[in-house]
Amino acid sequence: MALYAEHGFEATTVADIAERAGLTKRTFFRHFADKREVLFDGSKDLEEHFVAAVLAAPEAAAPLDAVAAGLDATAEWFTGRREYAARRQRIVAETPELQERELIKMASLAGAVTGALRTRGVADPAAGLAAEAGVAVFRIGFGRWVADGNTAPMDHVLRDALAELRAVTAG
Amino acid sequence: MALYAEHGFEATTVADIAERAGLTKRTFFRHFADKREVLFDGSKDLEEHFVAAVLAAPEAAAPLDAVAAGLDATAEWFTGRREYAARRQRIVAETPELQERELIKMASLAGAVTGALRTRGVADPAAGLAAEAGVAVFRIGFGRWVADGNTAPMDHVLRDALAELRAVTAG
DNA sequence: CCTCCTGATGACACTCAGTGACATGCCTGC
DNA sequence: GCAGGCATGTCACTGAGTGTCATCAGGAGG
Repeated sequence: MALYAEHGFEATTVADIAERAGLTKRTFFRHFADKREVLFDGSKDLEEHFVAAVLAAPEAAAPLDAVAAGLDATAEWFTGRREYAARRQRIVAETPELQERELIKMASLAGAVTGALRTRGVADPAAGLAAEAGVAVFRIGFGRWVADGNTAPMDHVLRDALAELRAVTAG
Repeated sequence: MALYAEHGFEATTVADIAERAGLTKRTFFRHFADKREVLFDGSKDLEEHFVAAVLAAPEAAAPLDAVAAGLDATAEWFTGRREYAARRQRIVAETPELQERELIKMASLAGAVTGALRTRGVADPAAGLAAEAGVAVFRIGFGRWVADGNTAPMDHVLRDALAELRAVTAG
């Protein structure tokens, strides 16, 4: 990530990274499927936490309340990682290739959350829509959380964003 | 697209495409930024129609109603293209690389719609959330529209999905 | 009719991501 | 100590994507 931050993602070759790490290009590709994946190491873990929290929500909770529980779990997951997340975000934000990868991770998250909601007995397409909406809240909230000047903790930011979503879709 | 459908996206080289088209690889890349972009030729046009409809919605319309107008416009745009859209969708669905590209086009659409809503005087983050939710409705509705067995027209499918979203976020 | 200019294409060489195949060395369990 | 696995290195290769220069067709103007 140091190299990506210094020279930009595109200008950094896999050979550069491998050399910095004291490895071979070939070995790099044994650890990461491709050059982008380096920056998405934690996404599987995050997804699992989100899903677990959705599944663990009270049985009586409405779909979007279960999603809210998942959002709380992501906020907890990111505790103490704000600076790292912000630096990483800056790199992703300036590289379309990385944005694509970020988006497919978000889509994977949405798919996993959809599955969790179905497990809770939520029907289609409500499950998918609640999950997509929840991930939209996450994405927008995350952006505000890592933005310069923000001091609010992530759970507050996410709760605000969710309330905003409820308001805008009301009626 | 014939080649993609026949041999799969990954197994089709740009040289293959160029040969079929009676061109050179180099010329191919003068028309398309990359191998994926071939399948996303119309996305800019779709985006413009969506945005125009959002902007043209009655001034009194609520944010999500303006988005609904945009969704109607996309339904109209797809009129007569269902078979093409379905074939294309099949190719995209089986190729992660293409899904990534699809997602960034959706994100671009969401961004454009967000801008349109802001122009209408919708504040942040409501504009972004309404746009993201609207695009989620589009994506899920589109999937149902091109699915085997569906006979309902696209505007109906989209309206249903939007109603579903409203129901699931209510309260 | 000739010329000049422009825009599209071809030809060619190059970088770099990513993969397959095989060799090597290290560590572990027997 | 040894056999068998596992991580790494080496090498060669394919294919995407780019930069550069040459070629060619067509239109504007003399």
